[in-house]
Amino acid sequence: MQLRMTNQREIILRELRRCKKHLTADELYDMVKKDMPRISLATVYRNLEILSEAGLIGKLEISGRQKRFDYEVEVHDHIYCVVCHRVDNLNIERNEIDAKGLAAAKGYTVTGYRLEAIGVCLECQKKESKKEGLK
Amino acid sequence: MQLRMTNQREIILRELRRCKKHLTADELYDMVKKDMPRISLATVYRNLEILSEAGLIGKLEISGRQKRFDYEVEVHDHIYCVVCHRVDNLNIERNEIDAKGLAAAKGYTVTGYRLEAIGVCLECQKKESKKEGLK
DNA sequence: TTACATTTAGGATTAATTACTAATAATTGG
DNA sequence: CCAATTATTAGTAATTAATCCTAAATGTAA
Repeated sequence: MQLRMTNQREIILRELRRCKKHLTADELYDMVKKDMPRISLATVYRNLEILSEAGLIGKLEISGRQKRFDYEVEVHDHIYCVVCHRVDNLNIERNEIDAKGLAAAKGYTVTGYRLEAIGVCLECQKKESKKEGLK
Repeated sequence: MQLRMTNQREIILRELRRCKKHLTADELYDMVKKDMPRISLATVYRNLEILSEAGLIGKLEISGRQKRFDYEVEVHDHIYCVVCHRVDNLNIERNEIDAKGLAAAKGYTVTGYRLEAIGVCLECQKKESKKEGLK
C-alpha cells in the first residue's frame, strides 16, 4: 500500500506543524475545517494515525485522556498540566536515564520509555491565584 | 462527606491487593462478581476512583486504552507491554532522575513525573517466536 | 481510457467511562 | 430505639473518544 499525499493529509500536516502545539484530533479538525470545510472528523482521525505510523508526526497516548499528536518527531519528553490537560515539550538529557534500570524489568524486551512530568502550567497557576484572591 | 467502608469497597480493595496485578475496572469487576454477584460495574468504577482519591490504591493513566489500578501506593514506575497491554512494576532509583531537568519546564509547577518503560513482555516474546517458527 | 487501488465524507457503531435515579443502608441526634 | 440525614448502591441511560462501514470519488498505471 503506497501512501498518497492527498490534500486532506497535507493540510492536516501543515496545520499541526504550523501551530506547534500538541493537538487532539478534534482540535485539529476545527482548524482544518477553516481551509477545507467539508472534511470529515473520521478523515482527520484516520490520517493522524497514518501519518504517525509513517513517522511524519508523533502520537501521545495517556489513558483516560484524548490522544494528542506531535509536530516534533524526534524522541523527547513531555510535561502535562493536570488542570487544563495541555502538553508541552520537555528538554531533559535522555542519555543519563536510558539503559539504566530499564533492563531491570525482568524478561521484558525494552524498546524505549516515556517520561512525563506532571504539574500545573503558568496559565492555570494564574487562574488559581485569581480564584484565591476572591475568597 | 465521610467515607464508609462498605462491603463492596472492601471486596474490591481486597481482590486488587490479593492478586497483585495492575487491573482494569472490568477485570476487577469479573473477579469481584464471584464474591458478590449482584455488584454493578458502575460501583466498581466509582469505588476505584474514590479509593484512589483516598490514597488507598493507585491509578495508572499510562498509554494504552483502559485505566489500570494499582495495589501498591508508594510512588514507583511501570513497564508496559505493547502487545498484550499488561503493566508491571519497575524498580528504578528515582532520586537520580528527580529534580534534574524538570525545572526546565518553564513556568510549570512540577509535582512529579511518570516514567514508563515500553517493551514486550516475556509471554508475548514466546508467542512471537512460536509464530515465527510456523512460517 | 480502462482497470485497479486508495481515499474520502458521512453516518453508524463500539468501547470505556460517567451520570442519573429510585431504592437501600449506615450514622447521628434526640 | 427512632426519625432524619447522609452516603451508597444497582441498574440503566448518556456521554465521549475513537473506529468501522459503505458507496462515491479520486488518483495511478498500463
